[in-house]
Amino acid sequence: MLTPSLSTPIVGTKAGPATSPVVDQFGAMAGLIASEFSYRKDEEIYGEQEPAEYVYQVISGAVRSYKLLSDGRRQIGAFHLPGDVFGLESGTTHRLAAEAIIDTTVRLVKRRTLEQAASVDVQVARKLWAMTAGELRHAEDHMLLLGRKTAIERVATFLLEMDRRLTVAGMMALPMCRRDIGDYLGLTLETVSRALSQLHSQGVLGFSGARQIVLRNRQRLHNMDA
Amino acid sequence: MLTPSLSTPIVGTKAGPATSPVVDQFGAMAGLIASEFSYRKDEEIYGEQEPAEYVYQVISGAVRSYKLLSDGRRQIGAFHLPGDVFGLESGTTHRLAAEAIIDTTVRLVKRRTLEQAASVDVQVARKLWAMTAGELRHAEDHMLLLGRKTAIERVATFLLEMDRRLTVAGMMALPMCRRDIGDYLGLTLETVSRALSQLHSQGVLGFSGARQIVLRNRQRLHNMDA
DNA sequence: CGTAGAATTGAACACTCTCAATTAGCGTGG
DNA sequence: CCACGCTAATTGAGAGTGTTCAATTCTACG
Repeated sequence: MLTPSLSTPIVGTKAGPATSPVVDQFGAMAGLIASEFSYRKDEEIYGEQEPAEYVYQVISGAVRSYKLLSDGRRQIGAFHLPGDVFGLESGTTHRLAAEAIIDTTVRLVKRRTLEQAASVDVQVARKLWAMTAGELRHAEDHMLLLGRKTAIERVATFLLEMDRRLTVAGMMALPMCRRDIGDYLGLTLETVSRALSQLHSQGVLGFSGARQIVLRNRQRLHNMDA
Repeated sequence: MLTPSLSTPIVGTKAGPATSPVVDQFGAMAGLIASEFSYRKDEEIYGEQEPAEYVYQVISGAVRSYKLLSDGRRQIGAFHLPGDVFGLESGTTHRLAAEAIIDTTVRLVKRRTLEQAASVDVQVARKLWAMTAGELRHAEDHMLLLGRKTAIERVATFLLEMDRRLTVAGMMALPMCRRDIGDYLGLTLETVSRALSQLHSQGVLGFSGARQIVLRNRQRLHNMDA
């Protein structure tokens, strides 16, 4: 197991193994409901408005969830990294599309299966609510960023978020390109690049290749993120 | 009762009266749990990060939910109009502040009461999840607007949203000022005003006072909203 | 009616975008 | 292992959309 979070079931209400009815249930049904699937770089996992048949958990790789305007403008709403659950819907359709950013393996569970578990176990229902609420919190924070932060503030916020989510041994290995970052932050790829260069020249961060970043001054970033 | 939606309980799983256990439960507990409260224009209902003790439903008036940056920049995440539920949290604290836009009366229920109802009735739990999912859908749509739409597209989208939510007899009576609209759309109040003037001069809408708007060409607005 | 806040409008500016050219990085194949 | 080639990233210059600051007009209400 590559990361600790991968041992987490898609819906688990307790950390320990086999102590919760929920975990038992998944354990018992594991052969039936949980399977793995892999997608290649840039492959679509599901489209916007597609029926939400499955709920996904990233095992390895990275995923972008996004919406498009008719002329191709794109807004990425979230990046999903190992351990993250995505594609969870309360209704029957996906409201954002999802694509693999790099080669990605996911665990997947039928939505109906979770719904049924939630209908008999209020703890499962509570967990599904909490997961959607967590997505809502992220979206609310991101609305503030998109509506009111400057370019440098957006990039600072992005770096701190990625630092928290994927820094290992002091190094952050970004799976996504500058265009993805721009479409996440409501900027162009050039503006993202310029902001990163500026932070580099200020000594706030260091590069080892364009996507390998070391944060050298998190406090300065926190101050910039407004 | 001024609007039909006001007869809706804060959490109801069925439309009919006294047929659902949930409705019965609220009926039986009504005297204890549901009360009304009024706020004057610009009065705070709760602050960001405050404990989420109550869930609210607008009876009359209008409410803005927002986040602030340290220097005062504001992003309004949603407007709450009669019938709308707001302040519902899966966790224990409010993530946005809420203020009355105009004199407003709300119905309120203790969050703990809803939590307990949800812990024994999976239908209530399902409804709470669906309400949070509805907020998430709105936030996802709004991220696309904030990150990728032009000023005129944002205003067009806003007008169509408000048209859907509060047009009565062909007339839309906006409760909020231009600054509120700007802080909702990620624009300045001047840019909102200019966009409205432009739409007015194009004959897309008519004014009777700055906040009384009649849409004269919804199709053109739909085309503009990208 | 008179007044104060709200809204409109104008002009200049600034931040970000667009378009373009160059450089860097990385996977592939020799 | 190195060279090649392609994509990604950087950097520059100029343009544009939206902001800022300011003045005027409107309009709700007392």
